[in-house]
Amino acid sequence: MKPNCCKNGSGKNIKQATEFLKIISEENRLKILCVLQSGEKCVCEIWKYLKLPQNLASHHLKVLKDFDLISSRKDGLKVFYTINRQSIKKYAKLLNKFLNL
Amino acid sequence: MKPNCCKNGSGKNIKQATEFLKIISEENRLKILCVLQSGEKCVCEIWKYLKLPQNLASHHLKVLKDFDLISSRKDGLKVFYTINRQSIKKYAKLLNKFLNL
DNA sequence: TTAATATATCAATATAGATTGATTAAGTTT
DNA sequence: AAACTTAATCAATCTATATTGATATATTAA
Repeated sequence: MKPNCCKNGSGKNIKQATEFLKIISEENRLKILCVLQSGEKCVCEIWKYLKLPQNLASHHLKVLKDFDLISSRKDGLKVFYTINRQSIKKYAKLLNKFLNL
Repeated sequence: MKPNCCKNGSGKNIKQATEFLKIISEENRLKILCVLQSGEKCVCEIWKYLKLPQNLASHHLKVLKDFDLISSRKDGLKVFYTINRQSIKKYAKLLNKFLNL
């Protein structure tokens, strides 16, 4: 009677999915991803637009980057971030499996 | 230069999306939704299958129900829960908008 | 070299939420 | 009615993480 979505070795996948969800369930981080949809932005654009203290924006960017949802490139003083679409799609697909979307 | 996903009145939508994500980003809750994919289950089936203490399962079920992701019906001693597909789809759609899935 | 700007890091605090244990409530069986 | 089963609730604790303030690092400009 085990539901097949949770059968066999899907424990690891569930954990992966929830880790992804935890990361994007923070309002500022979801906004950052949202802002990056329209192309790469430097940190100062991001924190000014989101009205966050600089260090807080930097922190959330790090969280997103550590999970490989965004990438960065340095240009002079500035650091530009871009979204990693394929990574996000990967997790969305995983989630799909569990929620039958 | 405002990215259109965050323009005008989308603040409320972002909040709605993150609330949804917070709820399903808890491993036990995602598992519950997963288990309910295969049809309605009573609480005792759920906590035994997920290997949770009864009160903890009950707690997570309440969180899911309060957010209208599941519904319940009482039958004698037992309470049966079912998934609310349209509700979940609604939030998935919302998320879609922000993440460009 | 000094000053200014952009970003990152670190320690401390605050807060939200998961878990546990004990209890209550409701329905069922004997 | 008494005993039992299923589920919900409540208070207490534990844990994770968001936020803040201060500081450090790197790059550019004067």
